[in-house]
Amino acid sequence: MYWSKSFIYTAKKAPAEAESISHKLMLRTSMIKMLISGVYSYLPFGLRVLDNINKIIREEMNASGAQELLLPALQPIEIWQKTKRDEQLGEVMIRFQDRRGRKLCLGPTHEEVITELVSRYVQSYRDLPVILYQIQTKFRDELRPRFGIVRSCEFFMKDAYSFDKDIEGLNKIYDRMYEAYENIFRRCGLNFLSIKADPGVIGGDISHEFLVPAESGEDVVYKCSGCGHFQGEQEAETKLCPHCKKNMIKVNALEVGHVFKLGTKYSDVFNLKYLDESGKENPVIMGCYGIGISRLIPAIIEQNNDKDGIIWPKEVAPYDVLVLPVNITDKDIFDSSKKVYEVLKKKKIKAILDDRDLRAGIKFKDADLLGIPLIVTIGAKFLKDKKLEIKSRRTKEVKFFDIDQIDKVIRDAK
RNA sequence: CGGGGAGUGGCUCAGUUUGGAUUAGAGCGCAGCGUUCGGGACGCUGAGGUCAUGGGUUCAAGUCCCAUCUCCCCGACCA
Repeated sequence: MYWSKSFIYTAKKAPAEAESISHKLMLRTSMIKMLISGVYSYLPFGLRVLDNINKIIREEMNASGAQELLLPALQPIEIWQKTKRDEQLGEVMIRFQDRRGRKLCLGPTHEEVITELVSRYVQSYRDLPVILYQIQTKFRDELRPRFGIVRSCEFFMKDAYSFDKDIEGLNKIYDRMYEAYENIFRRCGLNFLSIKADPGVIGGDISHEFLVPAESGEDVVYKCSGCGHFQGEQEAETKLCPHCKKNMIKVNALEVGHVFKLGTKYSDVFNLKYLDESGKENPVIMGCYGIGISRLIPAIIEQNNDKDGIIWPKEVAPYDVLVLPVNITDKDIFDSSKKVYEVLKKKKIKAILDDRDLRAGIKFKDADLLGIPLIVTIGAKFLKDKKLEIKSRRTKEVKFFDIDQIDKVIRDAK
């Protein structure tokens, strides 16, 4: 991508509406734009990050044996009345009638729809276990949307649902999902913790929350003032770190994932049963597993930034490399930059070329703001000794390489 | 929904207290020209505004009054 042709706009200042660091940086880099309170457009730069996160999620979910499907966002109220969650969710659910007078809502979550769906197919123990997931838009009429896409009324979620014969089966899947979640959050470059949580309106016996310590978080966790170890509220009774015995201090955290052991709450309502080997009828045991994908983006930014801007973790970075010609009016410099860009492109490395006719200082500032992990500066030095000058956004280290070493540099980059 | 704050070019804001001659301004950004060009240069020129909306008071309203809408923060709520 040539920057001059892209829909990337940078701003020195964030609009006054933004309070949190992540929100400010997302606005300053044209990742998102508010339409109304709690409703945002994802612009190309932001969408690239979202796509990368989705890719990680799909890889880990598929590896864990889950299959992707896509459920409707438009749902009839009746299925919600069956589980009584119609009342529980109340005003959170966005409801309306269509021209035939059908009572509909925009799905705030999908336990009802998936259970109803699966009940149409699963009949035998031979069909189990099965894990299905989707990446979809959820709609919730939040009382107070805040911090950009941290809490919004329309957001992306990955929700998975597991179906198995018995509790042992559920426990196995639950552990597997838990593991998949750890992989996902680790690959997203997050420092996270998980704690036992209240299942709330979703239901079930046991649930775990995945929390990302971040300034704009709405939950509270404890952090060791010595070694930095994190703990949930429930575990931090002693107020002393289990490792180094220093004091634990309160810090904010963002909930980015939640896994639930549902049991038969939904299968009972939708008559989701199977016949076992002996021909006996049993209820299907369910679990559900959510990741707040939209929220993951601000969570990542909250943990990966400095005074100059974002520092994308490698796997979620919208581009791997930013090629920065110091002066495009110098034909040699610009031509070399284009050549470098073409080589990167051939190697399938995601690169953006800052071909804007601007002073170098502005380009360096913008490069830091965007947070692309590697910045290749092309100037007089390159013309002289033909070595790529590669700066790590995170470590600020500058090193020189031959262009055919670029694959390795990117692989080794942090 | 309770409490607080704010709406003036794309962005940040001044002007509102005490209504009038400021012809609605500045900086940034944007467009053009020129000098610059390895960490947010500079000069000149230019475009861009129903002062959130609707009523009202007045000879006169960005400024005063009433209503409404929108946004932000705190609280309550929250998978």
